[in-house]
Amino acid sequence: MADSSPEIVRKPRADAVRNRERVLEAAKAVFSAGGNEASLEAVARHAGVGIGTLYRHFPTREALYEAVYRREVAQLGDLAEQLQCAPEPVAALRRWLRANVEFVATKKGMVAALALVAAGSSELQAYSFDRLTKAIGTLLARAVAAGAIRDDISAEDVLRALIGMCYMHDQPGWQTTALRLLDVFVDGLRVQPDHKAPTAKPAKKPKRKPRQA
Amino acid sequence: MADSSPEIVRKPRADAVRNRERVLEAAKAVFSAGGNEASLEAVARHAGVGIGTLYRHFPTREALYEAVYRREVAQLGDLAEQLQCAPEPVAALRRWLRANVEFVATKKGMVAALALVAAGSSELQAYSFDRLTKAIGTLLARAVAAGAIRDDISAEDVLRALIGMCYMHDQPGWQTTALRLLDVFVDGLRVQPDHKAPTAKPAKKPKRKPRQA
DNA sequence: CTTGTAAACGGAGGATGCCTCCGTATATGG
DNA sequence: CCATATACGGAGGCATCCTCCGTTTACAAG
Repeated sequence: MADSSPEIVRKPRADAVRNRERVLEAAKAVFSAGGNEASLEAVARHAGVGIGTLYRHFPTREALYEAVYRREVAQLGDLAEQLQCAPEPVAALRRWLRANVEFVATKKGMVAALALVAAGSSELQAYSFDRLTKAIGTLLARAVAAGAIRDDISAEDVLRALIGMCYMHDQPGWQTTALRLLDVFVDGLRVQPDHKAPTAKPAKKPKRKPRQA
Repeated sequence: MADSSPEIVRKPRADAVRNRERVLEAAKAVFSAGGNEASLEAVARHAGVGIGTLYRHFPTREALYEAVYRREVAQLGDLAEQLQCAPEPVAALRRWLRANVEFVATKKGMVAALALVAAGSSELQAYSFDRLTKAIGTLLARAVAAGAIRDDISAEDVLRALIGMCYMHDQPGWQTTALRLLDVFVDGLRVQPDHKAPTAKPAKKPKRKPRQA
C-alpha cells in the first residue's frame, strides 16, 4: 500500500506489550538455567504464550537473545546512575564493579549465549561497550573529582580490566578470585596518601578485607 | 583406570586416522565460515565422509568444537616455541601477540563458538589458559633475561590484556586498533632507556602504575 | 453498549538438523 | 587367501525451528 503518512503508529495493544514483557522475563529465567540449549518452546510455555506469539515479537532466536542482552546492559547502566548519588565515590565504583561480577555469576548459562549474540552484531557490541564505558566514566569522574583516585586511567581501561577478570567465569572459585582482584584493582586506583606518584610501590598491607564477611 | 587387559591396543586403522584428520580440517573451514550455525552434516559432506563417521570420532558437537579448539591453542603454543629461537626477544613477543590478533580475525565466525565451548568445560578452559600463559611466559622470560623489558609483569597479566584488546573483535577496524594497542603495550613493557622512548605516543600520560603483586 | 475491524493470539505441521543403529566394506594379522 | 575386528555410510526416529492461517480480542467509532 502506498501509505502517504509514514508516522501513523497506532497505540500498541495492551496485551501485546504485556506479552512481550512476559516473554522477556521468561527468557531470562529459562536461559539462565538452561543456557543456550533451552528451547524457544520452553520459553513460550514458561511465559504462558503460544509459540507463534514469541516468534512475532522476536523473529529469531538471536533477536530474543539480543533483547535480553540489551535489557541487562541497560540495567547495569541504570545502576551506575543510581550510584551517582551514593556518598562515597570510590565505594560506589567498587560496588558497581562487584555488581558486574555478580551479574556474570548469576547468568551462568546465559553468558556464553549473550557473548555469542554480542559477537554477531557489531551495532549491539558498540552499544553495550558504549553504555558500560559511560557507566564507568561517570563513576570514575566523580571519584577523580573528589580527589579519591588517580586521574590517568580511562574508563575503557577499567572496562577491559573488568572483562579480563571475568574471563575465567566458570573455573571453580572464579568469583572469589575476581572479587579479590577487583578490590586490589580499586585499591590501586586510589590516590596513595604516602606516595603521590606510585611508580614502584612495594607490596602494602591491605587496608580492607578482600572477602565479604 | 584398572584395565584388566593390559595393552591390547591394536594399531589404529589408517583410514580412521585419515578420516579423523579430514573431519577436523573440514570443521575448521566450515565453522570459520558459518560460525555455530553450520550443520554437522555439512561438515561431514565437506570432509567427504558419512555422518556416522563424524559421530564416531566426535560423539557430540561440543567434542568436535573442543578438538578444533585444542588444535588451535596448540598451534599458538607451538608458534611460541618456534619464536623462542628468534634473535630479537621483544620482537618475538610482539609477533606472537600479533599472531593472536590475526588468529581471532581469521576465525571470525568460530570465535564465538570456541568461546562457548571453552566456557562449557572448565578443564578445557584451564588447559588453554595454561598453555597460552606458558607460551607468553617463555617469550616474556627471555625478553626479561635479555634486559629488554621490565620484570614485574606476569604472563597472566599479558594474557588478560591481550584478551581485553581482542574483545571488540567484530567492530569495523577493530584489528587495526588492537594491533596499535598491542604495539603501545609492548612499548610500555620495554625497559625505558635513559632518554624518552623513541616510538612515543604522546596522546596520553605514559606513566603506568605497576601492579602490586 | 454495540459493532466493525485491525491487530494479536495460538498451535498444527512442514522442514531441518541431531544422533543412533546396523548392514556393508575394508584393513590387518595369521 | 581367510578370518575377523574395525571402520564406514546413511536410513530413520526424534526434537526443534519457524511459518502459516483460522480464531480470538482489544480498541474506537457510532
